[in-house]
Amino acid sequence: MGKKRTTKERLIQAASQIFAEKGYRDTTVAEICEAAGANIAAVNYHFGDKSNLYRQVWEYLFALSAAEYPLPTDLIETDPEAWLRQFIRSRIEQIFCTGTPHRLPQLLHREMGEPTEMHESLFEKHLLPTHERVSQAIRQLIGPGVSENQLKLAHLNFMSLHIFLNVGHQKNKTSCQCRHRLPSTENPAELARQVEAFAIGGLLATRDLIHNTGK
Amino acid sequence: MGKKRTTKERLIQAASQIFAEKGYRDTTVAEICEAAGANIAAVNYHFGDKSNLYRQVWEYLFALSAAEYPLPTDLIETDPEAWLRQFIRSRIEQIFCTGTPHRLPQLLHREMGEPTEMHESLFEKHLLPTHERVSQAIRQLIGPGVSENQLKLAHLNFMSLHIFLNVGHQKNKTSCQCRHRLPSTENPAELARQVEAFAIGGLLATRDLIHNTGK
DNA sequence: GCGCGATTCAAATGGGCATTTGAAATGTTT
DNA sequence: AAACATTTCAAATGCCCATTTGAATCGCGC
Repeated sequence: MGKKRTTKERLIQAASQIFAEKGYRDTTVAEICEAAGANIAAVNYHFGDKSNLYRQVWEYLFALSAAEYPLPTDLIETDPEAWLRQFIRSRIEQIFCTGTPHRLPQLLHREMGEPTEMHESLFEKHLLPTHERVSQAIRQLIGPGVSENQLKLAHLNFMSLHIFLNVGHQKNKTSCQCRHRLPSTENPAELARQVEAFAIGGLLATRDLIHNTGK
Repeated sequence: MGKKRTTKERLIQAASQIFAEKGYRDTTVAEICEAAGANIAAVNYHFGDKSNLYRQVWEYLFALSAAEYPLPTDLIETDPEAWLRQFIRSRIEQIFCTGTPHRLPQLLHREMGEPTEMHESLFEKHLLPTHERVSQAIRQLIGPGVSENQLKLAHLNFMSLHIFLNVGHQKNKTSCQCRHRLPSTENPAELARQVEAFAIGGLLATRDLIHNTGK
């Protein structure tokens, strides 16, 4: 029999949904408590304050998502292109999935827009390892002879594709009729293929530019 | 001799700086008034309310920027690649310029993160025309035979590159040590060349994918 | 220099929201 | 079942900020 969820658990789960949907600042403590069926004082009792609850939500969503969408297994060394392709596919899959894990990209989307005070520490703790490995794969693909700055820029360009896809997708969901919306999301796999092509094509063109210029 | 600026002008100018630096929600009316050397009630007297001042700031920055960074002249039809390259270069130049016009990308960056209520109408009024022309150029380059959805996605991918570059650049300036920062901005022109290469390379790879798949 | 509309000013007003408080309810130990 | 700790509760409290107000001041035609 399912042990019924404690107030603390209900708070985290309600909060993860609402924070992801509306961002840190737009969600009120009252709202979370109501969604969790708890009293207004519950957040402060169980978590001290709102920002601490937010941190716990990150923990919760990251654990969830690391389990469902682990990084590609290591063919970084042997075939960086394949690794990067798989990385993108996995990200896009998560963005468009319907279960709880899709809340993580949602939350990241919010956090990107209006970084909270905890931003840096959260980033360092949860995102840095992935960041390093993507960097490594890109260097494998377009190096050697690429400078640190060129690598950083290529990395930024590469990441911007799926991050922005996420932005567009979130905009779709909030029904806001604004720029950078996505087309109706027919088939995520097909969409992923196109983004993959753009990303790899871009990286290879970058490599060519660097090598020809260098000569 | 310079006629001295009216309170209204001082408000708009102070506001354009502060809104661009901190975003709509994080800037207080009091702050703007102080920077403009005006009384706390000045904003409401001259503009009715904060949101209206914000709208005027958009007008102001768009007019400024349209004068300094007009869209490339029309070789869209004849050479879309060259047009797109020039478009990117011009954007990047504006992002890294030091005069007042760089506040526009800054403001757009903020607006993207936390859209205000006016977002859609502002977008429609100021950004839509450019949007249409970029779309047209991309279609020239990778069409024909590209579906509406494929075009939208390619457009999104294309735009994401310099928009995200802007994000990274803004992060640099706010001294926040977080992800997606740019390397120290040595030479914007060189940087622009690399982004150009990535963008065009990505679009061409997209074209190839679509054509081969279609066959 | 008088009168009057336009502007500026300092001091309220009021709403939204996180957090506190102290009392009530519930659970646990012996 | 008495004593104690944990958890819930409704009602404050206090802060921040946009906006209002009504009185003072300015600018200018006459």
